[in-house]
Amino acid sequence: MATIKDVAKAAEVSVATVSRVLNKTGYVHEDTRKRVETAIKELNYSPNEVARSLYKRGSKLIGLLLPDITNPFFPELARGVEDEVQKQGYRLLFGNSDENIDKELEYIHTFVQNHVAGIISATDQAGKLNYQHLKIPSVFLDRASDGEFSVYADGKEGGRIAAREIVQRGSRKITVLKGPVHVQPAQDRFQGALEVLGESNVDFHVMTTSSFSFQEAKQWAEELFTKYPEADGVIASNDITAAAVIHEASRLGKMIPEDVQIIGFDDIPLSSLLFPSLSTIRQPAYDMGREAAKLLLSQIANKPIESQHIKLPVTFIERNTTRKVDNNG
Amino acid sequence: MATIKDVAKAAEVSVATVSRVLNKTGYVHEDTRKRVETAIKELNYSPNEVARSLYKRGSKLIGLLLPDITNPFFPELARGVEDEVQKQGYRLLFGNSDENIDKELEYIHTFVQNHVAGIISATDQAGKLNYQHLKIPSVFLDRASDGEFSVYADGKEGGRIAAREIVQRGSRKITVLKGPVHVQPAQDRFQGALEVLGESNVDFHVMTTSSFSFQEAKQWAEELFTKYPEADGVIASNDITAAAVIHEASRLGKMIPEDVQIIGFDDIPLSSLLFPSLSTIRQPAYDMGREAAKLLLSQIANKPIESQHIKLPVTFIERNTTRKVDNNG
DNA sequence: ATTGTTTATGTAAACGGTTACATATAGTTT
DNA sequence: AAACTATATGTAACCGTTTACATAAACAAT
Repeated sequence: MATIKDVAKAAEVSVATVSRVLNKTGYVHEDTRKRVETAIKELNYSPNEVARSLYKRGSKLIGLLLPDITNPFFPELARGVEDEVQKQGYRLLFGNSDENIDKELEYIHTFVQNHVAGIISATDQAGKLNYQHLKIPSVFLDRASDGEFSVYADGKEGGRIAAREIVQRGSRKITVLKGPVHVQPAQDRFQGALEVLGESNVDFHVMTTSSFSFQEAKQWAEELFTKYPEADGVIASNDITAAAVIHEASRLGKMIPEDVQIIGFDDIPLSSLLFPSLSTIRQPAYDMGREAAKLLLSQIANKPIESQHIKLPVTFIERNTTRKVDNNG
Repeated sequence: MATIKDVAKAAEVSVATVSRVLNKTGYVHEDTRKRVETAIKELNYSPNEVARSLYKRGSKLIGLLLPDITNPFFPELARGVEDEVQKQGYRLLFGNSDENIDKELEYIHTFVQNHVAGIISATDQAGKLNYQHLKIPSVFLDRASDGEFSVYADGKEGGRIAAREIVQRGSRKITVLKGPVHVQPAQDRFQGALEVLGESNVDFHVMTTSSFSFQEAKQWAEELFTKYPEADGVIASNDITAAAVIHEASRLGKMIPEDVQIIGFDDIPLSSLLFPSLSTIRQPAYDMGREAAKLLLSQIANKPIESQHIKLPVTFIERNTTRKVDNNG
């Protein structure tokens, strides 16, 4: 690999001059610039980011910490982040925390040691480890966080919408899946649904599901229909769980949506390929990722920031696990 | 952030001594070591990776390049890579190439500029841009690559298995979905299936699907059943496509597996939650990721390497989109 | 007592960039 | 002609580590 010294020698100038043409700073004569540029091309030189980061005390890297990329909600988020960050010349240092505080700390540490320019984190430990004293710009994704920058979807409203829609479409014995207690967005949805259901004239049950894993989703679906065989509506905590519920209901020979209506949450890409295709509350995952990246990059560039918090709207995607409602209704 | 100098001052030694205790190299008196260690703790010091990388000309970073993390096959791969790499003290610099050569080059460039210790790439451009002249240890994932290190699943055999199973279970008019031509593993599967189908006494058609996108999957599924309404067996190019086929078949009122059998490829986590749950050829994605990481890390550590190529076996996961075959059959 | 080895520590040069500062020439003003 | 300014370039310090080399004390061997 050629270094700036090699270029300087080839162009018969000092390294300072080369650095000047590289960064377009200070004065440099047109002729010299050309000589330098030629040398750069000839040597196929490109500056060493590590050296640059060392002097500048800051790199072109962004740390991205997700709970688990294997959960289908996160790839879209990650992609949103990547696309925006990449567009602005930054790259991603990526890790999964598994919602485990030690792993999270380990990654934060890595981020610091590698001089990342900023951090985007979608973890629940947020409060506990105080990103603020890190003095590194950060934004929290998929989690509202009071004193800090954050981008999230309106989970509570999502829960309300889900409840309203399912009630309006005729379910009277509804089971709502609560989702893991430590996952804030899941709790928001749950609260929203509860709020509406409480005000409605319907029976409902709550079932807690302690994780978002594929394995367990199946078991919960089974449990659901043994415990509440007469349920005619299910508000799932996310689309994976909803998929499991569709699966189990179909296995039991229930007609969807005639016998049971099901509403999911997230709108992961596969939702529309399920059969029946899943009606769900959509979180704009990709956009959330992008917005988070934009917000972070604005901070880094010291651009003016309109708001520390970006709450993205959530929408009801009507597909075929809910009944149609006539337009006059 | 405290630097090594601060520690040296606090412990009343030179930076060299601090560095010695940090790296456990050379001689250092027991008492001095203790003083240094105390100073490190007091100042909450931890070495700057950037400076270290600069001197060492190599970081603790691994570049990971995937086509698109949004395709459900890749998160598992990525996770396998991450877990292994992380275990051995390395971190991930991550990017999506979209199978686009410019993006790929851009990322390779980033990797080089950031002194990554190694690269894991799951792209098809491999040959074209010659990772070898990079002089950075690399392994190719999900792609066989002749002169280079690679980890992949036995796609051809997978195709054979799929064909054998579907024929054995009674399908006589089979449609095989070909998958994008530029995706090598998809072609391997296709070839394998073709090989067996050619030798069998069955009718079959080939339909090309030019991408793995969710959107288009649906359209192809529709096209499939309008073009070949009498098909009683479908070998899909991957599980997403298979999901779309299940969806469409169900929509048309076909019984699965009685009227049509469907076999997918990959065994993405959601496959078992589809209804009917999907019979598929499983690629051990997570293990592939881990193996790739192990292979790379062995190279980096100059450990002896048994083989440049690791071909992982593929297995038939029998679920409910294929008929049962009696054990005496 | 002299020499050689082992242990312990420090000094300074690297790694590859950026930039403050010094210097020099050319072109403008007065 | 003197003084000032704009342009052009170089020198060297710095970012925070690691390590080759130098130095010195302690101890052992002759």
